[in-house]
Amino acid sequence: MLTPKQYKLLMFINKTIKETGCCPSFDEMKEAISLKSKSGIHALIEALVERNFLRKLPHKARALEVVRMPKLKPSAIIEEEKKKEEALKGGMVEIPLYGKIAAGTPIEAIADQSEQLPVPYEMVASGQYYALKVEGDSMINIGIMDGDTVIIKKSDVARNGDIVVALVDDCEATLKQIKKEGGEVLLIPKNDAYETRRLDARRVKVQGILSSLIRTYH
Amino acid sequence: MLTPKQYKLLMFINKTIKETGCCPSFDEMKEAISLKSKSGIHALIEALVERNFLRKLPHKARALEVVRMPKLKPSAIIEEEKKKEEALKGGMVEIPLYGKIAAGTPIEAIADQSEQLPVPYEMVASGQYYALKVEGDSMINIGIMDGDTVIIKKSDVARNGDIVVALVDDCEATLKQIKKEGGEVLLIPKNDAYETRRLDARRVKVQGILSSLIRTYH
DNA sequence: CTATTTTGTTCTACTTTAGTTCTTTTTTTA
DNA sequence: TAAAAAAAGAACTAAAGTAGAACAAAATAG
Repeated sequence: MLTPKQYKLLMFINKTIKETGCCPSFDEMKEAISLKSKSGIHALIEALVERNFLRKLPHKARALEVVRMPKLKPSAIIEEEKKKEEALKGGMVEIPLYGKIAAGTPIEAIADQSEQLPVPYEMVASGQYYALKVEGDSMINIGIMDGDTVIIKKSDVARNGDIVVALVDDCEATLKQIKKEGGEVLLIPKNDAYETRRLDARRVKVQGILSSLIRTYH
Repeated sequence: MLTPKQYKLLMFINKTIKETGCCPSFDEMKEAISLKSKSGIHALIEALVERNFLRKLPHKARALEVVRMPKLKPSAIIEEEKKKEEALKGGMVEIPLYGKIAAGTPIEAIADQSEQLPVPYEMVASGQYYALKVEGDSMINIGIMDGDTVIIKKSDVARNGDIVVALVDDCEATLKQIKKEGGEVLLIPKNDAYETRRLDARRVKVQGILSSLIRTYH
């Protein structure tokens, strides 16, 4: 297995030869892999020659040839690439869009049709998330409108006052504010036209907590 | 592999033979790669023969043969990498976050402190966009709450009924529904506690139309 | 076939660029 | 915190590039 530096150098040499037709000089290589001295390049090349990744014409300048490329990346390189990917995404992640909430269907039943919805990373800092389309107006007093997309953090517990996706009797999923009172659970709509439901705690399962909301006009 | 000069010369020889059918002379070569003496050409050709890119019939004039060419992966690599980057972004774009709306300050005045806000590509399909933090409750009836982030499409015109960022007297920017009535403009809040403002059209400039909304809980 | 031109080879001298080999310093790792 | 590995730095050697000239071998014209 190659060291990260060896791997990086080999990739650079290969790329340069393929792209320009010329072999890079030691100075160009040292720039490419962020070294300040050529002697390090010398050592790396000796190692690559010894391991039969490179061949060189002795006593010639710019006379390297790539014999073969490694099939495995050093794990340090993989880590680094992952970080780069993160940076490239600009803090965006994709979460599954499950379907509609406040209809009579449990969420799991529609989970398979999942589209992906890209959202800013800050919205989903940690934990598992999914998205739902809101149907109905039972929460308009706190600005959750029919047609909005809500992003839900998966969780089976909630604190009093949280807005949660609640599954009632394993068949009906709704978005409501939750409050526990003894062995009972209150599901509180945020619209004066609707009434709070008071249910036995065993009938209600929390499926997630409201994390953020996205709305598109027209 | 090759030095830059060797590569240049090899390319020239190959091109000349392909185009004219006969091998260039040393003097032609020295012109082609900007040398003033043939001796350099001689050395370069010796090197190319040694590296098995050229063959020459000894004691013959214009008797070079190209054995092989370094195979370049042209900018195809670069294209590919660009595409990968696009794919990685997963359809996300960044738009500037200008500041707060519904305070007394024109948007331009705070435009320089722009953070970037990543948003799903679908939200900002075409046109120029910026984001604003909503301050105040004048639009809560249509679900725009204090603290929400609204994404605004830049535009200086709006249709009746659009929710717009309106700049009044060049000093006060607000988010309101707009309606035109003759030479006057109505700025309609969506909260019964606020009153519609009726202003001379010349005092109001549209700075953008509400495109989408993002809200984060806790 | 010979004279002339074109072309290629060789040499010297010099400058620049490149590669090697050390020693010293810094960083890692156990 | 001591040993080992990696990196930096300097000094040195070698190769590449540049130029000019002298010369020898092909090609070609007459």
